[in-house]
Amino acid sequence: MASSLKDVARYAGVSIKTVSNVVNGYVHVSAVTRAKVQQAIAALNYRPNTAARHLRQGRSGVIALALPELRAPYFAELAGFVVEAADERSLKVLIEQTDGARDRELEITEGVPGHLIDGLILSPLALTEDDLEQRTDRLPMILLGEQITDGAADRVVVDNVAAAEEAVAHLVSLGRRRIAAIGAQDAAPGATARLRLRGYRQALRRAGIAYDPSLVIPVEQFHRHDGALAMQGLLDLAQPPDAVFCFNDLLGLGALRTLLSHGLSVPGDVAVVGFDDIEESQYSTPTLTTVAPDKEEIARTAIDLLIKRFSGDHDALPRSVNPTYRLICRESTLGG
Amino acid sequence: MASSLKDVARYAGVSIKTVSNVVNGYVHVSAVTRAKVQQAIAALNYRPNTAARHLRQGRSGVIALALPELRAPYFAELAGFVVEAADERSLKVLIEQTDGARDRELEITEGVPGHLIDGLILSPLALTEDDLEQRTDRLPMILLGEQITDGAADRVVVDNVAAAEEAVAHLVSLGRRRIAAIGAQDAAPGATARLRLRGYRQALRRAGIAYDPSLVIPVEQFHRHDGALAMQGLLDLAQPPDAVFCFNDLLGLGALRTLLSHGLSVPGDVAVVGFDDIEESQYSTPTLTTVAPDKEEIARTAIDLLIKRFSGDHDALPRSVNPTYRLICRESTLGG
DNA sequence: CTGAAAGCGCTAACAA
DNA sequence: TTGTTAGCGCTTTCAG
Repeated sequence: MASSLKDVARYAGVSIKTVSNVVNGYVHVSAVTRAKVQQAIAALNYRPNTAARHLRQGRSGVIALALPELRAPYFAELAGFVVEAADERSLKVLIEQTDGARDRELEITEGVPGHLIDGLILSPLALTEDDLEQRTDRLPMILLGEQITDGAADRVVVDNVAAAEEAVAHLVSLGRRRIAAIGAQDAAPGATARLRLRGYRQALRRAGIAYDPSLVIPVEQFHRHDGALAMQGLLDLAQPPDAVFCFNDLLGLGALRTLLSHGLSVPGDVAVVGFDDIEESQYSTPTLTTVAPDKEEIARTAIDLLIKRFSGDHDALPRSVNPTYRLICRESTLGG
Repeated sequence: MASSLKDVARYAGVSIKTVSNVVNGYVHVSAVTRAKVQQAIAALNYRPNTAARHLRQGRSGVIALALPELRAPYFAELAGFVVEAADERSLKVLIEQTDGARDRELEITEGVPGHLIDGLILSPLALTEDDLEQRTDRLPMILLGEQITDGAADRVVVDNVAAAEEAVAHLVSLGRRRIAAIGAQDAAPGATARLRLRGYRQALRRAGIAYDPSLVIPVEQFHRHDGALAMQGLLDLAQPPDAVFCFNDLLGLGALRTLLSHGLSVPGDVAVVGFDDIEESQYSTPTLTTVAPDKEEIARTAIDLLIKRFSGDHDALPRSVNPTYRLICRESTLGG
């Protein structure tokens, strides 16, 4: 059995309160007493019981991070940063995977973990704005990545329209005119896809290039496989594109694979741009030009917003933060 | 303020115990009472308080998974499976990153989270067998990946020697004779590297190929960068190798990049084998031959062993389980 | 500066 | 089948 405050108190010959004071770094404790208590703590290998503390103060020091899937590199990298940022604030992170399924996401926003956690960082895929407004749970929540409107909760999300536009403008500046887009999704989910598509169209319009719907390829998921498949479809076109903007790096990497296996040159025949800047994109052949959101900033911002929520301004208006991003130009557009 | 058992009891006009019985699915409750209680629960949006339950029963339903870093794809994929397996057993998973630093690992084995978790799954990099024997904490722990000997705790680990030998034997069977190894590590950590090296040497011996130390390249970390660098070194040799066995896929992918950027053909000039079977290896150009441990089995086994530990046989002898693995041959050795 | 005692929400003996 | 009660380990008034 683990030792409790009481045990330490008895061992040190002081009261429970005194031990508690020492443990919690309360200042008004005489040096002698403090030393005595600390020695007792060491002797008994005492460790404060989180459960009791949690029960008493209503704070667990644990937050949840809910994301589609850890095996997607973008989310894995982001999760790594979130855990790191949380650690700096003495918070522990519990991971939930939603698979982007709406019912899983709903369940989680409804506070499943039952008072286990102090707050939630959610990266939703399928949740609608309505779902969020229905929400009864008072658990502080930060949304990563956007729905169309904002309103129901704090959000941290890059400006997808602007970022996508910048990526496509880069292709235009390279002289490309027949620019495809891989990653469209029109189902209720896929807000991200819709915004990146909007950025794509905006860039074309600015460049005076006509919008050609046959160059916009929808996908099931944002995985390599879907990217490879979509690229295949584009190559089968009577007039294949000379550039592709992929809505994430995984799609881009899949597209790359299809292009190379057809003996085409990248960027010679087709230039490719991705989105996310996962580590792999620095090492692919060719390396992948991509929009790089500052993941560390996203993680830190999310944690800080969350902490603010459960330390006081529970009722402040929802905030929305746009983390910085930059276009990183690599071989898949510039050549090597 | 969230509602408690007491609130529900009052609302339903029954005692606390009855509500508790309903909540916990106790059978001997009359249908009428049950209905009444359930309605009250719904009306008050009651959710059992995890902290109180935890305090009372000494079980939190939360386990920790401690691994070097989430951004390494192998660990991300593994973590995904662990979270999934835990979910099936109604356990939540809290993630800790160690960066492979010994003091972080030690800290974690010493039960930092303070009674917060029911058990620990640790993938150590730097911890020594001695460290583990010193361990005072009684928290159930499962080790992922091995140290040299076994003894201090349950382990789930592929047979690295046999797997490495099989990988190298595959290269030999392809007619390669000058086979390099990337990933050696001689510091106290790096048990995995040592075992894979042993398998490599065993395969050479069996094939009657002399061991050439200049073909064994040490690395700092198991990252793409280190693999690329190591491969560079090998190409600078008077007699470069005609095959490379990389101790993980990331090293292999890095090596691939160096080879291709030098205009060499894989596997024409140099064949490459990795270890881990991360998703990326199915999509690289060329795709990567690799040893594929069954990650799902590893995760499930770890969870099950852990559950056994904290449900009864706390004191059974340490078990060691070897999950299955298989060599997946792809373009980097067979060509495509 | 230190002690005594109440109570967070729940479960598990025990009683009825 | 249902109710009563003690107590898990801690923090937090309130006294001293």
